[in-house]
Amino acid sequence: MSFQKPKGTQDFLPGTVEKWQYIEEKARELCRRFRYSEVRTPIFEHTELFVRGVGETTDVVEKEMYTFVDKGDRSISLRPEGTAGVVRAYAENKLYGEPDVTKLFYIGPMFRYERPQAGRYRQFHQFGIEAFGSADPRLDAEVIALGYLFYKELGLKNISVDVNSVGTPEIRAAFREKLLGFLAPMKEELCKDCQSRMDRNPLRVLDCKQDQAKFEGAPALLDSLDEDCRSHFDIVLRSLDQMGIPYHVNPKLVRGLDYYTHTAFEFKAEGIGAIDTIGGGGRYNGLVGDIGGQDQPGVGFGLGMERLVLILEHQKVDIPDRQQLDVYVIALGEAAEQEAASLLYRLREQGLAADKDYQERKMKAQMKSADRFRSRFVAILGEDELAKGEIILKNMADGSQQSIPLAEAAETAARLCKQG
RNA sequence: GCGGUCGUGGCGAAGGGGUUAACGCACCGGAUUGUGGCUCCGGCAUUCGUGGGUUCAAGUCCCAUCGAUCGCCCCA
Repeated sequence: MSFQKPKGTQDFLPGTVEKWQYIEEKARELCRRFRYSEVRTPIFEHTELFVRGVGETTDVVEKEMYTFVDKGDRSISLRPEGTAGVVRAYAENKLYGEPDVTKLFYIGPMFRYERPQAGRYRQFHQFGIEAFGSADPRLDAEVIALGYLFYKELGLKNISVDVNSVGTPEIRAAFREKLLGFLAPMKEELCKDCQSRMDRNPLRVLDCKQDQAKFEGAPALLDSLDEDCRSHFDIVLRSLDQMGIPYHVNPKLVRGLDYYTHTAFEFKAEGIGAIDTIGGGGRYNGLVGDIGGQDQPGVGFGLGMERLVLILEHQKVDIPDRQQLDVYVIALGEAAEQEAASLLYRLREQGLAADKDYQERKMKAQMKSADRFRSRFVAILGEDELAKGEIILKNMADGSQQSIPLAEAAETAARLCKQG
C-alpha cells in the first residue's frame, strides 16, 4: 500500500457516516429548539489566538498544537478546540451589538498532536455551543441542559454530569497559593506525576489516583469562593434540580483550559477505555475581553463526537443505518439496457431512489444486488418485455409481480412506493 | 513525549525456520437457458505492512521504520 492516512486520522466510510449524520442532525435539531444558530469559523487561526485564549501554559498549546508558518510568515495553528475561534468571530463581527443573548453552535474537526488512543485522535470532531452576553447562572444551566438532553435523546444511558465552580482567576490564584502551602511539605512523598503537576497545575494534584489518602485535610476550592461565586453556583445547581437533571458536585473538577470562571462541568460515561470524559465546558467571563473584544460574559461546552460514537456502539444504541432503494432496474440484453437507462432516469425524476447494474451481470446476480440494496421493487426489462412494451414490477417483500406498460412504469412505481 | 501488544486475501483468522500459505465470512460462477433471501458444487493471496540483516532455507528469527491498538501524561 503506497499511501496511508496520517497517524491519528480516520476515513469515515459508508456504513459509519450515517451514524455521524444522524448525530449531527440531532445536534442541529436540538440547537434549533434552544435557539442556537450555527457558525462556521476557520479550521486554522493565528497561533496567538489560541495562546491567548486557551492559555500559554496549558498542555493544549504547549505541546499539542499543529502549528506552522505560512508563506506570508504568519504563525498559523489548526484549531485545537472550538471556543477560541467562535469567541474571535463573535468579537470581530461585533455580534455583541445584538440586543439579545448571542447563541451559537458549531460542529467540526479539531486537531491535537497526541498519541492516538481509544477515543483520542489527532483529527477529531466536536459539537459545541457558546452563549454570549449574559452572566445569568440560569444560562449556565441551559447550556448543561442542552448537552444533557442531547445525550439523552440519542438514547445514551449512564451519562453523568459533574459540576464545579472554579471561581474567578483571582480566587483561583489565591487558592493555588494556599494549596501549594499545603502540598509543599509533602512534595517528596508525592508520585512523580504529582510533583510535575505541582508546577504546572496544582489544582489537579488533588485528583491524583495514587495519593488520595494524603489529601485528607487539603483545602477545597469550593470553600474559598466568595459570596458572588457561591450564589452563582447555587443558582446553577438549583436550576438543574428544577429541570430534573441529575448531576453531582465534584469539588476536584478542574478543566484543562485556562479560561473558565465560575461554572465548570463535564459529561462522563463509563466503559470505553481509560478515557471517561465525553464532553466538557463552563463559563468564561473574561475571555472575550482577553481576545480583544468588548468584554462580554460567555458560557459553552464542547462534546467529543468520536467518543460519543464509541459509547453509542458500546451501549449498542440503534442508529438508523443504510438507506434502502425503492426500485432496482434489471435489464437483460443490449436493447433492454438502453431502454433501462432511461427508465431509471424517469424513476429518479419521480423522486424514487433507484439504481441498476452496470457490469452486465446475470439476472441472478442482479437480483442479489437488489436484495443487498434492500430494494422494495425490482423492475425487470428483458427481450420479451421490450417486445411487448412493458416491464415486470416485482415486489421484493412478498414476491408478487405485475406487468406494466413501459410508458407508465415510472409513474406506477412511484405511486406504489408512496402507498407504502 | 514514555511503555506494552500487534500487522497474513475485501473482512475475520490459522501457521512460531524447511519450501503447493489452513479455515470461516463476503464476493464471483454453476446446479436453476430470465427471478433474491435456503442448499450443494467450483473459483478467488506468484505472497504474509515496508526496508535491511541472519540462514543452504524466513509470514516464521534479529534490527529499523511506518501503522494499528491499549495504557501513562493530558484531554474531546
